[in-house]
Amino acid sequence: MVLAAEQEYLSLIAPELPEILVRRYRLLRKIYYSAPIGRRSLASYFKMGESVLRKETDLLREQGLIAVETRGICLTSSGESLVTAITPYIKSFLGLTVLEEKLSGLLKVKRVIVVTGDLENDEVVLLEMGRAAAKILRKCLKPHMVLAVSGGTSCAAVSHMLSESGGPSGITVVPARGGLGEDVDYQANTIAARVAQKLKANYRLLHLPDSLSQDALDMLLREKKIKEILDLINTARILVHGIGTAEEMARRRGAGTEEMKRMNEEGAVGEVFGFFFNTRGEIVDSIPSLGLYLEDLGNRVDNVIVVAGGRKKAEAIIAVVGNHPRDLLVTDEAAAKRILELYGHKEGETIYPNSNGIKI
Amino acid sequence: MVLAAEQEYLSLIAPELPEILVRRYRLLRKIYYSAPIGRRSLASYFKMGESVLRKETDLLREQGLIAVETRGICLTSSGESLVTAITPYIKSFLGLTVLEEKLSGLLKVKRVIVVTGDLENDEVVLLEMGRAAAKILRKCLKPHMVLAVSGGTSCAAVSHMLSESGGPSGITVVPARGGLGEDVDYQANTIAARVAQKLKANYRLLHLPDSLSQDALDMLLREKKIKEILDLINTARILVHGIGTAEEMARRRGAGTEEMKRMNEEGAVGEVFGFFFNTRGEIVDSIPSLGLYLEDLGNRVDNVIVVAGGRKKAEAIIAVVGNHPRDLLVTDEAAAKRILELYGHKEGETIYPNSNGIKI
DNA sequence: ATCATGCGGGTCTTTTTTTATCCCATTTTT
DNA sequence: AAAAATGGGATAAAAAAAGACCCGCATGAT
Repeated sequence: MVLAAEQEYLSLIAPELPEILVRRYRLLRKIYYSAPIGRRSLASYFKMGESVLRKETDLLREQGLIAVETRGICLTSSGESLVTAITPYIKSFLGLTVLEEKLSGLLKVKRVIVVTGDLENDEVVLLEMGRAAAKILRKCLKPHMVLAVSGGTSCAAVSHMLSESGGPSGITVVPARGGLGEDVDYQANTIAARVAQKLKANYRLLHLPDSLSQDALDMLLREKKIKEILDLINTARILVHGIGTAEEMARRRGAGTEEMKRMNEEGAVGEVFGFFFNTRGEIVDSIPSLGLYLEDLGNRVDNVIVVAGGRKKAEAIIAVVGNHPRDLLVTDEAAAKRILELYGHKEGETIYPNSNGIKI
Repeated sequence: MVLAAEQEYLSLIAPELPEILVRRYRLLRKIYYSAPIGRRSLASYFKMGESVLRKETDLLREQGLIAVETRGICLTSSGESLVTAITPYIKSFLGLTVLEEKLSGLLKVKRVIVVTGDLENDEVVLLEMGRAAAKILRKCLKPHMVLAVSGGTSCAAVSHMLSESGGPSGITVVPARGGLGEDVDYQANTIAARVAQKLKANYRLLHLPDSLSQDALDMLLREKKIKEILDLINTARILVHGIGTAEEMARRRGAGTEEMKRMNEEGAVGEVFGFFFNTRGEIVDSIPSLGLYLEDLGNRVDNVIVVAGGRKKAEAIIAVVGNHPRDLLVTDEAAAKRILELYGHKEGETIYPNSNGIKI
């Protein structure tokens, strides 16, 4: 890792460096995840002119980092090793390493991983977060553990980025919540199944709809199958979950004005598998179906891995993570900086000023 | 110090970085030595357009590294600390650190210091070499030592860059050669006196002309004063000397065709206080005057510090340094690379390819 | 004290580079 | 076989850079 002093020297004498570095890094990272990809797609992805991008790709090709073929642009082997090798350096250069430490202290999370970029304008950031979380998740796994995974795009990213190399024996993957009326790709069940497949593990599914009347719920809970899986979920030792924002929640529960109003009154800003948190981290509401069973799931398990990024999620992250013992938070640069901002910190000496708002 | 791997990564992903870095560094260094200096002077010094330079200075001013005032451009305090702090980093970045080690092995010198740049197109390099040598020289000094210094621009630079902070007590500075028909600033006597002044030490001068008939010499040697100082020179424990090239020698001794021819036949390529060396390091000729007295001076003293730079001097350096035990060689990038070339080495992985031939 | 020199900084014109589109032949994918 | 997407190339418009000025002012020599 480079010393902090040297970064400052470099940025002083070559202030254009951070921008160049971030631009090229994002480009390589996108190619890494989307290869083979054409110049036009890249240009529109990064919202930059075709010729500007072409100049970049020409340069990277001359450097032997990418290969442009008729099917599209791919990383060469040296480009691939560069992009992985340079990641920690870029993080350190952008001050993300110190940012991680700061957040770890502020949020009282054992470890924070901050990924370069902004999830909201670079989809690849989500995958990168997923990869980071997947890497840590693998380390936490021990034989015969039960692993609970939540729904949402973040957890889906984790499942996608898990390598298909199997895992310890006897692992069982369960969803940490029932089905919501969403895209099947982001449902907890689907994600649990995919994680299990990647880990070559067993899995059980929870076939419960989102909104359910109390009567119907009571009836379903008498079903042995359902009871069984709920009990299994409660024995989970590892929990991976994303975080929903107030905005999402409102949209999902049907944008009923009444509902919105209640939400506002309650001060709910974040949601985790059916529980709604206010900024102080208190549960102010819940989807009734599973409340009884899963309420303190987050407190019972050994390892809680939280994956959430994007500036909008900063408040929700503080609400959920900042007030409960969590082991790992994987987030992105945009959310991390916003969280720091919300905690009233100014972006100071150690955080590189230019790294914010750089456009590729 | 930055790791070699990181330099390679940076150069791969941002190949324009080395050029920027070197350009700005040279600019700052020049200002450091020549402040206050105007834009026009700087532009003509670096042989670049005025507007190009203006953009650079504008940038450096925005970075707070320089202050442009009506009397000229100066370094700010942060610019000053940057330029000293960044020097080892630049060296490492340009591969000069590994170059030093290579040369140390090849030339069998205990330590080699390679200064960024080319003495032949950047006068500041000479000063920088002088500063490096002066720094080491100070460390070598112990009380009551005799220090012998040679003539030439390089030794003059050392004398100028010595700080005026005094030195150990009882030091005596003597010239390692007589007067040559040169500019007084570069004569050994002048330099010895200046070094003594900086060190607040004593000094003795040797008033012997360059070319002297044997008879005249014999007579002078009978002079007690002369004998005394020659004996003193022979008790020197530290020797600082530059190196003359074949070209210089010929010019100085009068470009007589006969002389030139003899030189060529002898294969003399380097000269040190009156002794001429061929590429194998053998003495092939000498200025008669002092031959008897000083022949093996270089072998008798404790520390020999050699200061010589510029591509043209590479051969002479190899001749003089490569075949005799020396403690320290201070040279520049151009000479160092040329020496490596002459030794038949290709510029390989570790030496940064672009660092050669960069123009500011 | 006065003068001449050289400074920074601004301005203007010319030249070069960059940018933004478009088109085409080819390959890949559907 | 058809459709979509690819890299490469060409061209015109736009922007930026470069170069060559001039001006008021401070400094240092006279």
